[in-house]
Amino acid sequence: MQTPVPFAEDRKNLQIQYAEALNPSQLEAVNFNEGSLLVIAGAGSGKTRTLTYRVARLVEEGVLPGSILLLTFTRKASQEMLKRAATLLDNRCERIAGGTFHSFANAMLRRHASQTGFTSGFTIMDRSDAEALIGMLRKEMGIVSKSRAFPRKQTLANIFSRSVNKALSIEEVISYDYPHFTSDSDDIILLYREYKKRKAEHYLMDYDDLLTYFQRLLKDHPQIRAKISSSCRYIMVDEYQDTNQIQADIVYLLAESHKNIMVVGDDSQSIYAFRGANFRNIMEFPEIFPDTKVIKLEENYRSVQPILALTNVIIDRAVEKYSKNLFTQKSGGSIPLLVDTLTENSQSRFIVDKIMEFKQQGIPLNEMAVLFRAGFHSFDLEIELGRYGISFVKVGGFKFMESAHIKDVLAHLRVIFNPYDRISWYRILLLLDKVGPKTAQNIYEEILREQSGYTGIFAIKDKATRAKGIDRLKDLFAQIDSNPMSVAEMGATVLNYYEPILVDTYDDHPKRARDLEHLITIMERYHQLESFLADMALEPPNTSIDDNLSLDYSNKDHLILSTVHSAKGLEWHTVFIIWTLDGRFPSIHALNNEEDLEEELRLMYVAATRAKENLFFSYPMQIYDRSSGLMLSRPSRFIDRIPHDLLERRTIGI
DNA sequence: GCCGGTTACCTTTTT
DNA sequence: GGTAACCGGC
Repeated sequence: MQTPVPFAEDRKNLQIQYAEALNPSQLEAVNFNEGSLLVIAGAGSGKTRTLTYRVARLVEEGVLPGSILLLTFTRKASQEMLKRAATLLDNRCERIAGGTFHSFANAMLRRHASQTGFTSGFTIMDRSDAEALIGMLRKEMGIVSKSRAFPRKQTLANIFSRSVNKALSIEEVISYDYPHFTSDSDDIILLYREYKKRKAEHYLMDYDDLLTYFQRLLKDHPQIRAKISSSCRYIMVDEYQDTNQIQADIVYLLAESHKNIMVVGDDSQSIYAFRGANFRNIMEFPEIFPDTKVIKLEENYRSVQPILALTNVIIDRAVEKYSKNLFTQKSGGSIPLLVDTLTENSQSRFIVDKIMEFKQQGIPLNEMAVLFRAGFHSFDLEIELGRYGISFVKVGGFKFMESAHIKDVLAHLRVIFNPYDRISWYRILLLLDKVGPKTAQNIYEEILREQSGYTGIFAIKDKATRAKGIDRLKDLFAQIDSNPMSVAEMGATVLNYYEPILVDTYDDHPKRARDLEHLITIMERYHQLESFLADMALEPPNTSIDDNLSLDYSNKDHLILSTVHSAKGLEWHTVFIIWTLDGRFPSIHALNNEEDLEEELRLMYVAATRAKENLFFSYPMQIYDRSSGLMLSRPSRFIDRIPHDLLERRTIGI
């Protein structure tokens, strides 16, 4: 029997004035009590506000914070919402369970470890770890020599992940998306089996495993499912249009018993199909949960009228969409501008000029953003910004965590937690002089034979290798083994060991050394190695390597450079979208595929709807694309041939 | 047999 | 700037 929730009978006693802060649709969603609810929230329609107020209201009316689960796309998003809810009400709101599907799955899998077969804990592999393992196995299996055109490890990782996230067999993925590898199918399947086997043997999970093992845990263990389900009496899922089949299934398994489930999303902003997201999940939600109430949020509070008029035209070109009628009461604002520039560098200079101009008008740098389709599109601009001393933070693209020196240091910590982590051992050992794959393998096997965790390395005899560095490595682990240390102290010890290697390997070691110092300060926040390692894989700092990694960069006045994907959910006074050139945005890879093109269009829509007051598009007019041999010279088809009263055009001829 | 340096080629988006 | 194949030296 479930305890009835004490919803307030007399709403006058509530602390927060909901009706004054919300419009009627928002209020209806916020006041929704039990059952299933679908909120279709157009861009800028106050989606976050609605979720935040609903959280606060549930808590205010007596729902236990611990029984609310808020699943979001990034952990930052959920923290932000819970912080705002706490400001509205009180700090009870901070005790709400929140995070991404992956982090929630991670927490549950560790809590119920004995049922998962990963009794002694597991290490989470990020994408490049997964690729490293695949590459290792491919070499071991001797597949390389058979066929010259065998897919590279990156491609293999893509094929495997696609198969999991789209619930297709490897053969199906190959025939749909990689037909040119059909002749290698058998080897690829063999490799995939081996990959799965090795992950289990070495206590490793990739991102997809977190979801699939969690799904299996819920399916195969009804008691655990009931337990988890009853502790999440109120489930809210944000960005539901970007969930894939497994995630939708997890939601179903969690909510099926009580059906208190609210999902929020916008089919027009679905931009993760490449990793299996299916915006049909959101449309089919009312069929999965009958009696679902549907609420549409259609008033846009973000953009001025001319911007909204243009973005409505952009999304109107989508073939498959569900009608929404976005309107705004924000008047004024100027018509968005499309600028053709001659070269990439003149585009960069146009952006720099405009930014300086706006800055002089008093718009702070962090109210402006430059958005692009792919991480490398901003390289030239970054140089130009540096030249004019404009400070910026880049989000998306290459990550801090993916840089070699960071991964090197983490590998040393990972084997302490999980001595079966073969990828990390190899990484550590290959850093030593005179150690290659073969020697690394021998040493790794000897360590495991000892059955004594990472201290197995003490048993390595000198004759096993000509490497002198092995003694220093033993010494490092001896230090860690003999002294109880905090996470940060361990990090500092590893760093001390690693420094000579760093200096020897990289000519830009001073910069990398600063990154590592920053890593230590991050470690100071953790009491357990396990949670530090899990967070580094699940929620790595999202800024790129080159940036100043000061923790509070969001408080400082920096221009934001971001991929469109990483800009989701955010907004700025002034937005520049660069490289709106057909072949760049939409990407040249999408031009031959109807569905891919649709996603690119939605991506352009997401980018343009980030702007509050000013919106600019720009592209260089003549670019030779080496990979295709094509000359790109047309503006993006998504913003071409739009009447001048909606989109002005200008040419800059420098 | 194994390691490490050299060269040609590609490079979307992310948990 | 990263990957994979190739080659020379120990």
